[in-house]
Amino acid sequence: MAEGGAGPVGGESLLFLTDEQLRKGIEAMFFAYRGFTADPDRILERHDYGRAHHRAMHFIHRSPGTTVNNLLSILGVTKQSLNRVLRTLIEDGLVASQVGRRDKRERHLTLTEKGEALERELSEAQRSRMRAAYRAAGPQAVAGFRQVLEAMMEPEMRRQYMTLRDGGA
Amino acid sequence: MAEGGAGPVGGESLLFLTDEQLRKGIEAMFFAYRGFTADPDRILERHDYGRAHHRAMHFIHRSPGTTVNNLLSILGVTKQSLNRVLRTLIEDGLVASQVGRRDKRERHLTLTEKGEALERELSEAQRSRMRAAYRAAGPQAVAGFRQVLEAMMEPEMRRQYMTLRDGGA
DNA sequence: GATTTTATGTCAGCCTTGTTGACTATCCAA
DNA sequence: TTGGATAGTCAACAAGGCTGACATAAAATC
Repeated sequence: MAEGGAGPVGGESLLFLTDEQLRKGIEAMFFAYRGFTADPDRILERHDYGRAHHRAMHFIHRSPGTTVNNLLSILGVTKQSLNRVLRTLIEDGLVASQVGRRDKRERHLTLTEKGEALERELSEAQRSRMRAAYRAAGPQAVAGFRQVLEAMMEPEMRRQYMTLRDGGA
Repeated sequence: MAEGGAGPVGGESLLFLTDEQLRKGIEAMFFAYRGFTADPDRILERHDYGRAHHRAMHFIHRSPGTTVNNLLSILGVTKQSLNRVLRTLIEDGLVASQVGRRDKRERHLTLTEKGEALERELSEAQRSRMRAAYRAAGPQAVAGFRQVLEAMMEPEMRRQYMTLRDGGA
């Protein structure tokens, strides 16, 4: 803790760990997250949905047939909260809920064609911004970006993320 | 758009721009942001405050004497929303509001000693996680992390961020 | 077969934090 | 001095978190 404004140490600078640098990282997260959600927010507003609907659709799209409980643990909200969102999505015909065959207590959630269409619109907007940022920063920066984000997650969430991450590719 | 699962192009791989990679980046942002806010959230709960209070305190700490309007443009909320938060912070003696000398319409905001104490507690928790993530990822990754985040911001917010960023150091 | 646990859904009610609209106080410029 | 712009406040409403209580069906256990 005593490397005031010191220079390189042991061949590698520790300057990136100063409180000042950390504070900049914190603010970067804050402002970037705003940008990250800005485009979907605009689209959602037109459809009278909120971020909660987006998150639900994202993960249903990602893991079709997932159960309510699965979704709960990924989203980290209460079932009452999720249920409200899910109910409107089902009523509006964006999400289909099917009673499980093996375990009839479970409901398996999938996006309908209409749901897929909106999900595509939302995620394309988000990917588009991410693509621009990635392109501007370059592959090396992207690798670093992902490394830091992964290290910042709660262990439980990192598990979730890794499962999704590696399941996909 | 036609580099299916292709290899390096023009000496530099474009694999990091596939939809799959972008989707991973999106989810990394989602999960990481949760981690990012987890520690302050726990502390805030004990004090009966929310994230809005944290954000206000952060930027008041950062720019002591700032006006309500300044804060508004940084936080990107309506003044009514901010006002409510500010009112409780002032009532609770965490923030001091001083009528401007030159322009008496303005209120200049500063943290009281009590406010500084809470801000320190909150930001230390957040820095601590950030520090761990930075340390785990290393300086190169941190540079990339910041580059991508900066590229992801809305231009207006990037301006704000840059001003703060460069004003501080 | 009876009991307990699990998965889901629903109602009621609360809180935080967004929103818009109306209002006051002050400054500045015609 | 008056009228428009600017800074801030107050009131009321909505979205989406939360807890708690309760219902139902199905699975698992005794």
